[in-house]
Amino acid sequence: MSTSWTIPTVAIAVDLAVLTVRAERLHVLLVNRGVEPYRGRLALPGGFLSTEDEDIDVAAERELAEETGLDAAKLHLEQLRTYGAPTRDPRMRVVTVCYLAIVPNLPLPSAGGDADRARWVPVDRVLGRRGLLAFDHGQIIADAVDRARSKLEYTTLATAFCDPEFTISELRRVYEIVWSEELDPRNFHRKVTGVDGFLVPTGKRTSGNGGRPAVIYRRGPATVLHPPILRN
Amino acid sequence: MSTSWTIPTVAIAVDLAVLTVRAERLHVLLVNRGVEPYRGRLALPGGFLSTEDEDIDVAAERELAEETGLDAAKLHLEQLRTYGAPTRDPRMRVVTVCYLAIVPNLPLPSAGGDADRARWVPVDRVLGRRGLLAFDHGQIIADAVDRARSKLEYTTLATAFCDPEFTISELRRVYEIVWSEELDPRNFHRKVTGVDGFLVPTGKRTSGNGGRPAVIYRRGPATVLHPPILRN
DNA sequence: TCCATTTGTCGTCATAACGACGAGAAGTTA
DNA sequence: TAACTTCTCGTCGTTATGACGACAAATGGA
Repeated sequence: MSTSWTIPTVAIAVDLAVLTVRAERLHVLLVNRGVEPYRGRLALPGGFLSTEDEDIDVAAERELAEETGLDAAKLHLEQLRTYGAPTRDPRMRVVTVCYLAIVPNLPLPSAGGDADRARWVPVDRVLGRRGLLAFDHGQIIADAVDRARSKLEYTTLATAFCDPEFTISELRRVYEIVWSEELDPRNFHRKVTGVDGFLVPTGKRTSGNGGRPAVIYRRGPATVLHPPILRN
Repeated sequence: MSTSWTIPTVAIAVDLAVLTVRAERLHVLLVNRGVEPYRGRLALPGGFLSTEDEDIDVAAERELAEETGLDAAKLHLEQLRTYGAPTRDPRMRVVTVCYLAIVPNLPLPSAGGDADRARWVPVDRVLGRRGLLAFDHGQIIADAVDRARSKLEYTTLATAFCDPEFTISELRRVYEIVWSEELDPRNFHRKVTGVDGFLVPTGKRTSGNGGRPAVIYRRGPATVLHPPILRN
């Protein structure tokens, strides 16, 4: 290597795959791109580091707040993986560190900023469709959904899709919708109540939904499921 | 945001956590740093992108070959995660994309290049010890070991620690060493032979090891374990 | 040669987890 | 009040699991 070689630097972006369950379907949060490249297409919320010194986790939280109005402290946020194909952005070399966020079915606080452009799109409407999404965001969403599906098996991630207080039925609907698979309510009830620290009863019950009132639970301290709840 | 803002660029590094089982212990491949910062400490093999256009997966394979002489086509290599704390490198802002590699107990082809500095170090000798490793490489190794441990449960990753042909006992030793947990040989035998596509018998048997000869297997086409082999 | 030792493989048994399903509890709606 | 919905508990047969016995098939020493 010659003495004139210098360390190459590239632009770092942070992209967010924010998932939620609403209207009986799994949705991902997307924005309409207002600028080239891929102007007019749907894209994941995200952006470049604001300064050279910004932590990437902090950048993810900042983009989440700027583009969606969501507060990272109140939801599940984890790094998904990094995408660095040299041609993924036609303008320049961009390496993007992607994050997976899971949120309950909140009304999007669409106040100000770029947040107005953000909207929920059913995952099955964007997967396997070319020409709809910008960059390699279709692949990123597929990876995010895979990660979420598999983490439902071994972790308590499903509660991140729920409000702070929820019933076992609501939790079961999360599993059913994310997995696209029907689960027996009775067996599911037995399983989740059998895992130590998964669910904590609040003492309250639902009312007014028709049918027998359900016990209302809160998330417990457990993060992993022993035994796991496996798919078929 | 003012009009004078420009997209910040940072240096991208690629680091490798290469794991193997040898001498009844889990080892990680480390190099002695010859330059500041952290001169003289142990570090993961890795380096910066060679050019602004280099794919990060390609960079990982290149560093693997340069620093260890190993061929990426012949081993398991997957992205682990990306570390981007602004102060992790005192020289400048460096974001490092880390990879996890799993190799059988090969003699390191120490021919030429920087490879001579690479050597195997038992994982339990570096974890939980401050001042031994450069940068945040202790954390990275811990994450890599965690990933490997958990993937043994749900995937056929354990075969990546083995030679192309291996016995069930050798496979079991991989599980026991990586998990630091003894497994019943008979139950383990039943489990792994019960998973479709995990092991393919070669028709050959061992000899000369004392004790009854073992059937020799090859990896099968399966990549996930159904049902999983869970830890306690 | 014979026997102890080592290692691999198959089988047994009690327990735990699981899928399928019955049935009653406790509400709402017609 | 009757019909319906939803939640919860329980049963039953099947399967997976952990603990362990027993034998097979090699080696090595007396």
